[in-house]
Amino acid sequence: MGSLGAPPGRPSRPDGAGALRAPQTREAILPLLAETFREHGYEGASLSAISRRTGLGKGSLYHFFPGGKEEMAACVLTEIEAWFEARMFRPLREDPDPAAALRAMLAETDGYFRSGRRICLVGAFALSTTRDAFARRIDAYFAAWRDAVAAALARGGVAEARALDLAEETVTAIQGALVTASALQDPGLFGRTIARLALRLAAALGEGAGRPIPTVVENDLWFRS
Amino acid sequence: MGSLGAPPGRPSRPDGAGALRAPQTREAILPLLAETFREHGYEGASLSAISRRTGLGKGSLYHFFPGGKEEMAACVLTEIEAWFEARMFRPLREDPDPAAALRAMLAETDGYFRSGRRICLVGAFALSTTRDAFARRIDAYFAAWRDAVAAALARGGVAEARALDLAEETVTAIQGALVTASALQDPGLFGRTIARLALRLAAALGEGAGRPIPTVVENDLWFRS
DNA sequence: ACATCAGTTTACCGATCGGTACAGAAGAGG
DNA sequence: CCTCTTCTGTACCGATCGGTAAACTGATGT
Repeated sequence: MGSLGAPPGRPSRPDGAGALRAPQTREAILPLLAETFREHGYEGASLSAISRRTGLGKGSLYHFFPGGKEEMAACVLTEIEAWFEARMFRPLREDPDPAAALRAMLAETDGYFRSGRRICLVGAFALSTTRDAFARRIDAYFAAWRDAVAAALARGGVAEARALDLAEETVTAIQGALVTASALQDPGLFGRTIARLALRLAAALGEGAGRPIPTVVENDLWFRS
Repeated sequence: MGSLGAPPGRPSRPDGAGALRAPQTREAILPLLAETFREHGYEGASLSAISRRTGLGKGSLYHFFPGGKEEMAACVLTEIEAWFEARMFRPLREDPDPAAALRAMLAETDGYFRSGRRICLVGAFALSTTRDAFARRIDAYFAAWRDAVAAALARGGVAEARALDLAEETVTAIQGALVTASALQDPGLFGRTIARLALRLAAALGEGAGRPIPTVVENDLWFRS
């Protein structure tokens, strides 16, 4: 039973449902941190709020994240970047079927942001003073997203310039939908935006490949299939 | 002059050129407040930051805004609402030339947000916990914007449902552009988004009225004319 | 049994938060 | 001149901020 190679921290107790709250590992804490930052923003997420959410005292928090709040936020960003890279950006760049990758991207987006009930942490950071602290990573996140979409479109036969333009519009629309969905508390808005994008992406791909442009009706849920 | 110890009251009485910073009225302070909230968010805009920006001590601030920070933010929101109502929403609803009103709206938007270098305070509030405190006003702001655009489109001959959909897309795209422009620090992004919207709105109006849909090139700056 | 060390608890730090109290200065009117 | 109102500087409040220090707990390998 190694404290050597094994995962750092506590493998904890494998026995019955014993560990309801006690043993936490850095990785297990991250989602709770992310949710706290999402709800309160970086500056608004006080250590006491984080402590409450994670069930960990300050001492424990600083044990896992010696760098304090900034390291917590940085780790959360790293996790988010990894998630998007693995689940969306890489498929967009590499999936042999670009159209399918774009559909999957929209579906993943809808799921990740809980149809607009959840917020984009990176986007929220971009609008606040927190931006300065994480400028490069915020920039990279959006650029990677846009470029991945553009790459998929290009591989799908869309002209380079048109692909980049449409990719920019796609990422922009998603972010806008997150803002307006939160503002209006409209549960349908995000889905409508995704549907619009699905239609538009399909149309671009259709044009590029000489296929007919599908109608609105039959493509309303194009991105889900 | 000055008394013993420390100059109580107002040390800054340079001379006749008058009070360069002294005479403030509520109305004159509002833009400075707005800018402070824009930069730091509601929670991040500390009284000391506000004091620095406005040149007013706490005493003065609480003299003008007995309700404290919340009243300051509320007044800023009122001013913003009034600005948008007068400059954008009303023309959209009433201008005899809906197409011109839509063009003007896009141009005003580009100007107000400084081509994306400025942030939408209401949108930023919507993404933060501040939302709860101003939920109704945030909701009303976006709903009014969307409905005004829809009204203009409808008066321009666009079918009701299509008008509402396009209006929603328009407001969403603008908000998204503000997020991504801030994130990417891309000075061209906001303008491209506005241009895309101009093209799309013109196309919708053109279809509705049976006019030909203008091409991209000749409409790139359609909204400015 | 013992030392070790990951993890936790608790108390505490200086700084700053939003907000209050109030005395004093400036300006207007008599 | 005096007074009244309007505005402003300052000291201060309790609460909370992010962060630190160190004693403690408890399972582990030897």
